[in-house]
Amino acid sequence: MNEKKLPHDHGHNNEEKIRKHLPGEAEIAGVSEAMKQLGDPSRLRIFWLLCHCEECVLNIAAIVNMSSPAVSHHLRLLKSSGMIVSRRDGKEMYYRTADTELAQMLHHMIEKLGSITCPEEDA
Amino acid sequence: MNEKKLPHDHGHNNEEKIRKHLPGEAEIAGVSEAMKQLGDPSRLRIFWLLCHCEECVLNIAAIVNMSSPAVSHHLRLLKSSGMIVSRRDGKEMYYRTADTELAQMLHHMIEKLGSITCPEEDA
DNA sequence: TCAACAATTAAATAATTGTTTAATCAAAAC
DNA sequence: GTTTTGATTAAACAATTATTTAATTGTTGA
Repeated sequence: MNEKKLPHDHGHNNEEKIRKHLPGEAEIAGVSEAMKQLGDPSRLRIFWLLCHCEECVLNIAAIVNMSSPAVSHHLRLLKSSGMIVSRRDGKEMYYRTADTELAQMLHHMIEKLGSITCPEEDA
Repeated sequence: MNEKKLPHDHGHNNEEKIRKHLPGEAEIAGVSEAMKQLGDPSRLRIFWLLCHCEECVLNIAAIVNMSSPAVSHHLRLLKSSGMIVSRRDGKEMYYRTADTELAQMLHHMIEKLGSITCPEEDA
């Protein structure tokens, strides 16, 4: 990250290890972007829901108990992060998770995290 | 989430599926909390770093190119989320990732997400 | 074409949160 | 004990972001 030496030199030279393992800006940005999306409870609930079924906006709003503009806002963010996709059928827009490695991985991760942070739930 | 019927009834009855799979408040809160921590690029970079070495605050600050108060702030958040632990040695406070299932899982997840969102990096 | 419904967008507000600067706390060296 | 160094805390500020309300777009059916 920085070419200069570190302020402190504690025996074990971590510097090489650090340089090797530290990810670049793009990698940091990509990962934190994905995380940020699911860091919002409303968005996480919506994404989790869409992992298990395809639904229209009004139904999603009813299920998560939010206004449709608010839901629409979150859907837009999730979509531009490539986590969900949409399809129009008549007046309704149906949303579901994207069929990508990213979305699948996030889903799997969420389920696992859920059972770790909340072991009492059936999981 | 809501006991009432959904506004729209599209053939496939998702309602049962939904009720079964939808996580409770506690589960949502736990997962989104963990995600939110790593949704901030600075915090992600620090956590990632601490997955590979134990370091003191000044060195962390130098590596990620931030002020020590800012780093300290993020360390406090990561610590109270149970992702990292600290140890004092003389004047220095050393931080490293916690030896828990949560921390290990997040580390693994980050590495994998990194290679998905940023395939060109060696990974 | 007009009315009704679903969804999105815009503007405004409220709330959260990351960073800075200055001050304080803790431990070691002199 | 005083000074120096590392780390944390507090207050202030800046910036981002989620939600609400109102207006608008798109699609269907009368």
